[in-house]
Amino acid sequence: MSSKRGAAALQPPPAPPDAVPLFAALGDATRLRLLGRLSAGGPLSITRLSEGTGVTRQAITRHLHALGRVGLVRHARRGRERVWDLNRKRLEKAKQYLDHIAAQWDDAAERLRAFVEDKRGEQR
Amino acid sequence: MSSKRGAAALQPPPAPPDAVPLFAALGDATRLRLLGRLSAGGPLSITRLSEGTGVTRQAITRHLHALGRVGLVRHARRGRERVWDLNRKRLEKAKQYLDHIAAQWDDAAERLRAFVEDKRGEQR
DNA sequence: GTTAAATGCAACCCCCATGTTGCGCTTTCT
DNA sequence: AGAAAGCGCAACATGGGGGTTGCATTTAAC
Repeated sequence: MSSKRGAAALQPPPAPPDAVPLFAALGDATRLRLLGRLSAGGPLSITRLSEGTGVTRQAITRHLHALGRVGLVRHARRGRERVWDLNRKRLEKAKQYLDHIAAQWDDAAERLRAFVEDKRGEQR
Repeated sequence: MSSKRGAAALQPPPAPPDAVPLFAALGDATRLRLLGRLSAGGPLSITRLSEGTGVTRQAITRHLHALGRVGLVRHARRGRERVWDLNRKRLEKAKQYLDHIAAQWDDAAERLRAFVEDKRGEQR
């Protein structure tokens, strides 16, 4: 009944809303490099993190805040400098998200076949 | 020698360049939902995919192309409509990327401690 | 006490991603 | 054949991300 087209029944799994800003934060070369440096070399000051990036310190500051907004990095005062570091807790969660989503895709891909096979019989 | 600060020795692992556009493509709510619908309901036409998104068909078309650029989806002609579907091959690769990167972070986090412990002895 | 280093803040560019509208073309449907 | 569905293309608007410069402020160094 109702299944006018059956499309309405395909509820798009509302994927964790946090995933969007997370991916967005990771979708920038400079930010990925910052994460790389941080993961390779512990807490670093802004100036230190800016070296060799080709962009201004201010720009780096912004990127750090962007990463901070999604909880991937945290900051702390150390004397006159502000040091940033990875937030491993969040990083772990992020990793789980990625795994989860990837798994979803896999599962769906599996079910997809049977589902399509079915429909094909009905519609055609 | 040279280790003026030791910072130069911390080579930022040049992370797979493909990761950036991939994350960027995933960093959008509409696109994530599109992937969700596709993974849940096989190949779908543009019009079908546009339903219930709140945006124009053209907008959806663009998003699909964006996803296509990073290889996550593919398209094909079916009569007068153009149907899109997930590219499971690429999806698998993407998943591996995510795992790989997450692993890198983990490893680095591990090594980080020892490294920092070390440095602390030298510098302080 | 001065000087220099490391930041924070704010005002400004500039480009591009996202979204829209209008129109024309092809393929179905009746 | 004629109407309608489904798209593709192109022109246009605009909001926000990414980057910069200039200046004030705090803190380490001499």
